[in-house]
Amino acid sequence: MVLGSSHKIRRFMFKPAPKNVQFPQLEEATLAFWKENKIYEKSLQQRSGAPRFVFYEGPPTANGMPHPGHCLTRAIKDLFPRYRTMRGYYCERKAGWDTHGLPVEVEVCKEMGIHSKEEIEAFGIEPFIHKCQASVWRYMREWERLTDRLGFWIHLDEAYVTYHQSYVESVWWSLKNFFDRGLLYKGHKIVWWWAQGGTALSAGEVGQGYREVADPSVFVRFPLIDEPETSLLVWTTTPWTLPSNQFAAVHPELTYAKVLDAESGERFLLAEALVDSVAVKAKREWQVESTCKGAELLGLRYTPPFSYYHDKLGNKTGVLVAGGQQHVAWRVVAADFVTTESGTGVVHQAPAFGEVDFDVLKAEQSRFAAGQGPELICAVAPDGKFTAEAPGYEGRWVKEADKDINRELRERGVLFHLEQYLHEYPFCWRAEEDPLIQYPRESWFIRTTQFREQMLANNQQINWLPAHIKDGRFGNFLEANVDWSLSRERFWGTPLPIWVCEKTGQKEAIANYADLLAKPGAKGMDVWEKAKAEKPELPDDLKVHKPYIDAITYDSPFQKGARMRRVTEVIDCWYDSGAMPFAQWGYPQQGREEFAAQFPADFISEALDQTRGWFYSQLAISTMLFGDDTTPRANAAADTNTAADASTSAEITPRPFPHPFRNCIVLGLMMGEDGKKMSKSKGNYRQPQEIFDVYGADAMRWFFFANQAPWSSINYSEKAIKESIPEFLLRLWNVYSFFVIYAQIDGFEPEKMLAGEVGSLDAAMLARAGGSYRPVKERGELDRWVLSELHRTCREVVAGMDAYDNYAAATSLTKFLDGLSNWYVRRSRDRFWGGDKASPEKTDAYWTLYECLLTLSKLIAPFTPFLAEELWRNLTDVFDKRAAQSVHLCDFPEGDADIVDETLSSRMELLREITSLGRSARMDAKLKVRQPLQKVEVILADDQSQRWLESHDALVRDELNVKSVEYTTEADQYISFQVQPNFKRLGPRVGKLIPVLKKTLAEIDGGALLRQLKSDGQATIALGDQTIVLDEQDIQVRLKAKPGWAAAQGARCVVVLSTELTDALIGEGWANDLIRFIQERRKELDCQYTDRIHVGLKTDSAELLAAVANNQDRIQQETLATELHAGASDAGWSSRLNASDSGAAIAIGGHALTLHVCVAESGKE
RNA sequence: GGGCGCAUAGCUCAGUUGGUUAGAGCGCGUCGCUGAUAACGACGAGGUCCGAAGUUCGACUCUUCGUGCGCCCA
Repeated sequence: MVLGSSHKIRRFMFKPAPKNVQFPQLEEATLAFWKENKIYEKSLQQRSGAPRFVFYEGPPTANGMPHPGHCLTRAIKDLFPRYRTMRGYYCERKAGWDTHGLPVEVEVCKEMGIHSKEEIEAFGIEPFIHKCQASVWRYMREWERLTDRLGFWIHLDEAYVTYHQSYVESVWWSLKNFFDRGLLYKGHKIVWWWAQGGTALSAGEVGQGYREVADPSVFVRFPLIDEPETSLLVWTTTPWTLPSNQFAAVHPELTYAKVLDAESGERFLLAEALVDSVAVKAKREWQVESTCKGAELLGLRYTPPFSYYHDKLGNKTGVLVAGGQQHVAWRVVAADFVTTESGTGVVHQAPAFGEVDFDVLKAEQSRFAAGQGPELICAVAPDGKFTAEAPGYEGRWVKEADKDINRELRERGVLFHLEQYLHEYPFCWRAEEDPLIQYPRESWFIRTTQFREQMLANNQQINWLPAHIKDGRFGNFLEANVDWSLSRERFWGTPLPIWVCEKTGQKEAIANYADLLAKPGAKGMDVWEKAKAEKPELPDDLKVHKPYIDAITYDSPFQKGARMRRVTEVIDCWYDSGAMPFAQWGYPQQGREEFAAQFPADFISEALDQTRGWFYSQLAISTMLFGDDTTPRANAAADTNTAADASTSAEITPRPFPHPFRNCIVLGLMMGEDGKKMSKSKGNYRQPQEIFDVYGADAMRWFFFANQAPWSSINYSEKAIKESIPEFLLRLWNVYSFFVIYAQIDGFEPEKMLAGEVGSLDAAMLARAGGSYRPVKERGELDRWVLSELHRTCREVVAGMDAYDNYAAATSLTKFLDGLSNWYVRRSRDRFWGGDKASPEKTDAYWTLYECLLTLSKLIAPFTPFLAEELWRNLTDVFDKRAAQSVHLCDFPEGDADIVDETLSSRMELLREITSLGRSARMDAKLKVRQPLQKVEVILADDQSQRWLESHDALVRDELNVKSVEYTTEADQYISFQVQPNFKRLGPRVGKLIPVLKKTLAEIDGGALLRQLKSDGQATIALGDQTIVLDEQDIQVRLKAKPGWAAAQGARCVVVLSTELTDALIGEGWANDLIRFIQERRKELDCQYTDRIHVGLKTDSAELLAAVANNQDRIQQETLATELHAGASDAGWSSRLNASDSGAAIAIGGHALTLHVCVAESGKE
């Protein structure tokens, strides 16, 4: 092909694509474009009134720097709303910030260099919460910048904030509702307690402080009341809990033994499995006298090691719910957690000092009529010292008293055995020497257990992705639901809105600040007013926080002259975030319309660690508040202490499940480069901003969306982000760039063939074009093929995205881009390059590629919004203002099923397979593609597509550089047929005979069997003493190339090369080599595409000279050589070629030659 | 200790209701192309599908038991 003068570039219509595209810069420009033109706002306006797609933002806390894990969450949260907006939904995106909680307090404490609650109180709660409020926003700028740069479209300036008064009041309203329905109660909770510091520690803090220590391991006698010479043998590592003993627990299913101690004559009861090991430990001779199940021991009464409580209460009995009476404590009870892994299988229960022990107590309490059961006993004060209830040890620090307790027990003959025991035990992370103890604290609870069934029912209606969350992690969590421990003895949080009568202890809940101020005799507001006067910059929202809210008291409605004071606690900040479905609007005080329109959410997403966090808090609150309109509401059993108030129920209408969210993508956790948890100190990740600067946000987004299902845990990999550029973004950019280059050359001007508004330029709009536009059905096969693939891709992407499967959608996009770039563009190059500008082949190619690129820019818009925008704007710039201003204002392409041609698709796949096999065969035979071959033969497994393939053999000839292509199905010389049973069909039919059948089929003449099947429709095979009748569907045939041929086999065909080379073919190959060398020289000489050259070559090889002579025209044409001199000497022409060029010594086909190239004339036209 | 996941090529990951040649991308190797050109393409090598037992005519896929890793709850 020669560059003709007609291909001059006249002017730019499409903006030329920069060669060294820098995505980060393009993205910055796109961000500016969005901002300047308010594209996000327009995308919403455009859909106003449309059906809603409701999205909830799970509020991040801006109290730490964002890291790549947050990028994933925010990217996913952007993807689906963007997609749905393009699909025609109205999707509001309100940002939110989680601002309360211990992490904030800890951050402030760190800054101030203090630790304990006492230190905070000494510093002053008021200045402390001022600091907390200020600290919340420490990294907000970073978060906002990240959000913006990542392309996460969300309304940051209308964000909900959990400490704002309106938000707090929504939370109060919901809590008042629960309180009035009797769902809020005060109870005990066993916590890990730092006695010296007087505070409970969170699970995370406790986890940090474990270390190995030696504690006493004691075996103690609990003599049975009715059989004093027989004792339960009980084991504990915390002797200091023995004074508070209430029960002994056994597992009802385990076998227990009564043993006789030979030495002392006394008897012990313990788990049979542990008899030997305990006897050895204590160096005793034991004889098992009898055994029984643990269940048979239940109810046996014993004398506890200490009489402090037993003296008073040992004989107390209570009325059982099931009828009858029982002693309230100091008897054997059943517990499933008892094991025989250590100890004796009889477990000492001190409910004050262990969570499971406490559960046992609660279970026991529930067996008795109200007020009749056991009360919690606790001989230890919050400072970790024994109280007056244990007179022998009063004032002693419990851990320190262990030794003396052991001594006393030994002296009294209660101790059976004592040893040291090494185990992991938690210490305070702030004071390393202080061991933690489990200790009961009063806490407010929400009766979530009462809603367990409803929560499970609600959960069943939620579409969890991945699905196993529903009945797995989340479902199990709900099954094991315990009442929500709501209160926190801290400072920076939503205050628990309960006021208590100082005289009667009766309580009531307050729904909002105005109601509080309206209470009779309300006073204390001056504390806030004074603070505000002194510091006018204080946000008004602080007035609903500690300490100001605590100052407000009012007259008790329960007793004249008494005052109502707020309880001291704040609430768990998970409750704040769980309340966001209504609290984000300040509902019900404000935002009733918004709430009505935006509940429940269609889509939320957070990482797996939120299962028990935000996912649960939302579901629990929503289930309790809005229930299910198909099941009766739970009875509001009002507490005797409660002044019930029905007013809060007015705003509540039961809703059908699921709510408050329908679909939830649970993202996998992101690990650092080293597979470990990402942490700043380990430095196993880079700041997101750096990634954006180097690779761009699209690269990161594509890495997230296209590399794995979102729920599989991701090993964050900068390399993988980098690689997503050439794999997808750059590849698309190159196709686009190719299009632009040629569209300029040929003056493809779609804007002149389409009048009026063109909007999203979808397929239907393009079809309205005049001029060179031809309907798809009239275009060539390759065009129809790629459009078929395009429309199929649209349908796949839509199906994937509708199912929240971004990975499948992205995979589909990648596959299409590969076909577009590596087959359509490659096979269409000739059309783009050559020929008549107005020829339909050429204009079809433009219209086709144009549609592909336009559609692709829309398809990728939710995934890589920046690149999509760049493509769209450049492709539609020619329409001036007639096309959509932004790709994000377009309708998402759904694909036209009529354009999808499965037959063509399958045939093209076969064609591509044939060329691939041909290349593979050439490779094996070491025949490079530049060497022309006479012929290939293609043997097809079936002849269905043969005629179609035959009509495309020009393509195969071109791809494989052969003179002719022949198709056949009968080619026994080249191939053999391998016949296998169709396992899926025959498996159920012949069962165990399958292996025999497989062997038989492998051994018979496959060709003959096939012919018989084809002619008779069936064949009979003998298997031992049975015969089976097979039809064509019952077998699967594989072609196998026979050895000795240059052949390659695939699933549907075998390609055989003719390897015979004639002199003419060899000569042609040499000419191809020569052309390549000359082209390389052109490049070295820095030739313009259109420069003409002179070529001289000198060789002693007569064969080579003959080959050059035979192919001279072609060589000259391809290399734009106006002269070509070849000979055994350079006489007559060397001087005319550049004298300074001594020529390049090269070899072709083993023949040495010297090549001279010089520029004859510049190609300027 | 319990629950839930994960384990497939050197790396990152797919793998449809169990069906007999387990895929992709990157990386690597070989080659090609040289008018998308600081690009691009083709071909190839590379796997006891974590281990063991079981169910089945047949297991990467189902069951059980292990091992390792992660998260959550104790």
